[in-house]
Amino acid sequence: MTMRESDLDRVKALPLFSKTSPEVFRDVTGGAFLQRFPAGTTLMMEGDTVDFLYVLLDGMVELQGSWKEKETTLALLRPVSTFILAAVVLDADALMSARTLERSEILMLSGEALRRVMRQDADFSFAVAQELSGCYRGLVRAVKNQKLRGGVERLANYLVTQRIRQDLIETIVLPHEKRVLASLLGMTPENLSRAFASLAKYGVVVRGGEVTLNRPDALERLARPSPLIDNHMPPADGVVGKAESERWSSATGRSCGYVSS
Amino acid sequence: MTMRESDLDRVKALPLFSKTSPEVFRDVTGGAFLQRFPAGTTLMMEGDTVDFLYVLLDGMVELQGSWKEKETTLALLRPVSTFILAAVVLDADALMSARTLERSEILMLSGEALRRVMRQDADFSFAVAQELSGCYRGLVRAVKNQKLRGGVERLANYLVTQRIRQDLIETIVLPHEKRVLASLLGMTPENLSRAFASLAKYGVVVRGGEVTLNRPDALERLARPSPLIDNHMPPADGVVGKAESERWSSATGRSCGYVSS
DNA sequence: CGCGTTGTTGAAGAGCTTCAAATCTGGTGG
DNA sequence: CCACCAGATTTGAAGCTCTTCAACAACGCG
Repeated sequence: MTMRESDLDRVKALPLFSKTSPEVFRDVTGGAFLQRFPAGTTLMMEGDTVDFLYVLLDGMVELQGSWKEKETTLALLRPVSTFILAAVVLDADALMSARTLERSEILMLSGEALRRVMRQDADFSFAVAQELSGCYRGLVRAVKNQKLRGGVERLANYLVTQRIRQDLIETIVLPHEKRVLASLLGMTPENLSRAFASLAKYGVVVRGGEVTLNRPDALERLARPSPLIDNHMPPADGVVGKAESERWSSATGRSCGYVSS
Repeated sequence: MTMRESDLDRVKALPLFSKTSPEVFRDVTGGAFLQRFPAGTTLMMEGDTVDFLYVLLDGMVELQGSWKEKETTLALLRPVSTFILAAVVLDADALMSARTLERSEILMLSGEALRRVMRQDADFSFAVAQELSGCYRGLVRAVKNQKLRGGVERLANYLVTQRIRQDLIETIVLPHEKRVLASLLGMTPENLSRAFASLAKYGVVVRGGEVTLNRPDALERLARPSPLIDNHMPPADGVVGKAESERWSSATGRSCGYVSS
């Protein structure tokens, strides 16, 4: 419930808020409160009405959708990320469930306050529109990834993307359990296992959560990554500068949904 | 190039513009121009920089994505719909190609003007954010549809949705060629054909572009439509009233991408 | 150390794609 | 009006991909 000053600073640093005036920022974060959740907590179920904009400050959150006893992971979030922004803007019910994968700290901002401020402040509204645009494009990438690529190709591209995001080191570390990764990539855990095995001939060696890419060039020829599908994060998270391509955090959907790859 | 008064009225009626003041509307549509395209015209290729917000006034447009000689349909648009709003807001390049499926009339609004007005008018910015939220949610539904359902289930749900949208008549008319429908549903034309055949035991009879649903109840038990995936349009396009669930045009993605089902 | 979860592997089968060929359809020119 | 063509659709056969079920191994945690 108590909130460190540094927490608010990290929220202010989000693209969504980085350019808002101090007054507006105070208005939006006014009634906010911080909550701590253990791993495996369901924060929200599909269909629930949404009263808050969530901001993940620490830990990890999975967004998932379900139908007929089946579940699938739609996005994996790491700090600092917002989620369910679209539902908040429309004051609609959630289309995804959210649950913590680790012990997490989450800031909850009043949705009603957010909408009120949006109507008053064009710059903030514009920032929200930019954020949503980035999220939208993240999902377009996800749909293309899902419909145009087979399972092995999705995994190969995931590995290529991770390699870039982890600074081109040769042995990358999977940031989540394999069964979660499988669900994100749209396959069963068994199939992911076999997909890894079938990448052995491209120099991919798996030891637990560590994956060594001995022939990144060969893997990349198989993966055929495309800037129109894959969002290769800039290695350093420093200056993002221009929105020339688009703002990174939105682009990846780091704030709205890490979404595929 | 010349523009009927009624065309502008139809644009004004879009949720995106319905509540904007006449002055703001004039600013946004100021440098706009109307173009007519024959069927099969490529309006834009993936990766192109986007200078205009497109508004489909008449005809039909397909949005598609591609990778490695493969193509897939991401959305099918009918009048009156806007498209590539997200790219315009971010001043980014297009993630989808767009081409006309029929002779089409398309209004092109300056993206630069749109962004300028957004920064000046909080209400308009808010409307854009709402529109984008609806588009985002349309894509969330599309991803769930794609990842959670098999081909036959997607087709069954498509038919259930069409039946509702076509006023619950027993013989619905497919609004597009079957191969386009196949691509929208994420399958090959051959597979769509077989999927139709396998729905025969649920009372589905196909004659050309006409599909008769003799046992809609049985079909629906198979389809198991869900409000969290499928967007069953209100039969009458009259009063939409509340955004309680969400604005319909956004909800369906009628304006941003008709997107699956 | 024991136990439950997670990951791997094999076998069977369902689902989907590809290629090829036959059939149907709409539109064109004679 | 009819013959004809190109593209669209359907059907069959073969093969590949993916899922499911079952069993087993590996890991982490108390």
